[in-house]
Amino acid sequence: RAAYNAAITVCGKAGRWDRALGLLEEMPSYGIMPDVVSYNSAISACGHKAKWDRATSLLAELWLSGLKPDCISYGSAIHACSGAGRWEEAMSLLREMESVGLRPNVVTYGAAMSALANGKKWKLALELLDEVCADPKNTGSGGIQPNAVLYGAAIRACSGAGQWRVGVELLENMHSSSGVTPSLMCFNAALHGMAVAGEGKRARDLVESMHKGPRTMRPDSYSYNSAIAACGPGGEAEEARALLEGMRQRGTPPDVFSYNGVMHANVVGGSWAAALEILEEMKSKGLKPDVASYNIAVHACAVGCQWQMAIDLLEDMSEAGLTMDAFTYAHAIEACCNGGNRVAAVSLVRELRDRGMPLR
RNA sequence: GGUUAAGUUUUUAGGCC
Repeated sequence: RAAYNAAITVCGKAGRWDRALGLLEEMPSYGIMPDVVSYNSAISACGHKAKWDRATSLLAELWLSGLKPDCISYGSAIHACSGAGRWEEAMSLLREMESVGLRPNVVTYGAAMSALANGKKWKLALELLDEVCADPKNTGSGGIQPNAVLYGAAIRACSGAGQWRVGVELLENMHSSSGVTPSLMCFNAALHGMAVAGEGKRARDLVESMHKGPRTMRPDSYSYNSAIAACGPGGEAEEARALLEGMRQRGTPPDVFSYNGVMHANVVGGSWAAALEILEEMKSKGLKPDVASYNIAVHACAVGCQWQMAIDLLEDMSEAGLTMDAFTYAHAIEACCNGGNRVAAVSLVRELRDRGMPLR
């Protein structure tokens, strides 16, 4: 049985949830009855691919087979719902646990919080956080201590919902209110919120404060890239560039995301020609521009009415083995229209339709 | 005793409000 359980886990981690379920089903025919771990491993396998319906039906099967699900069974199923964006189902599983006498632990709450974050349900996330924080006082020894994962997910819920101020408030108060030291991911979740809101100045200040602070925290590439992204909507090209150079100097090499962010800030700021130079710069640094890089560059061409350059970039893309997506077409068509090349625009529209892609 | 569960995709058009 241990071998079966291990095999189910391996299939799950490899993304083969179907194989994992197959193994679970064939166990009885070999005279091996699945135990809770077998089911949990299978539920987890579904979770890796966000197969929430399979996960929940396995949970029901677990009950029917006379076994008793535990925190891990529910936690795995909640995680599956979370990945599928089914926050309602995740929350009802959490409540179901309570009604069948299981006490959710901090990991279970973390999975549920993640579901709320994915659904951008910031108010519900705050309520859930309050529920966990209130717990030790109400129940004494069996209480749950909130941790940085829980806070990180709660901050992410606020950030995704455009409530960056609320997220920052959580970040600033978590230590004093719950004794939890903010982790790098908590900072990054807050920075993400500033990127969503285009709060470039705030994001730059927060990155700076991470270096200084009473307890210092090294920003990583996610931190810098979010701050660079925050400079995008305001077209703060110089500031974005300064962040890119700053990360390099501090030993975090800029990556494709960093360059893409700086390019985008340049386009928004009206410096379309500078954006095109940055594409060359990233190549010269040994980085491989991705589809988004080219999309931003082609968008720069549209802003600058450079239809010929746009066509050349499409050529470069296919030479680099990259496939044009809907954004690429939209920007390229716009570049041709703005540049006055109707013929090229029409042929791109036709190509788009031939590929079965929607023409918004 | 062992095997199973949670947080940072960060970059690109338009539309809607």
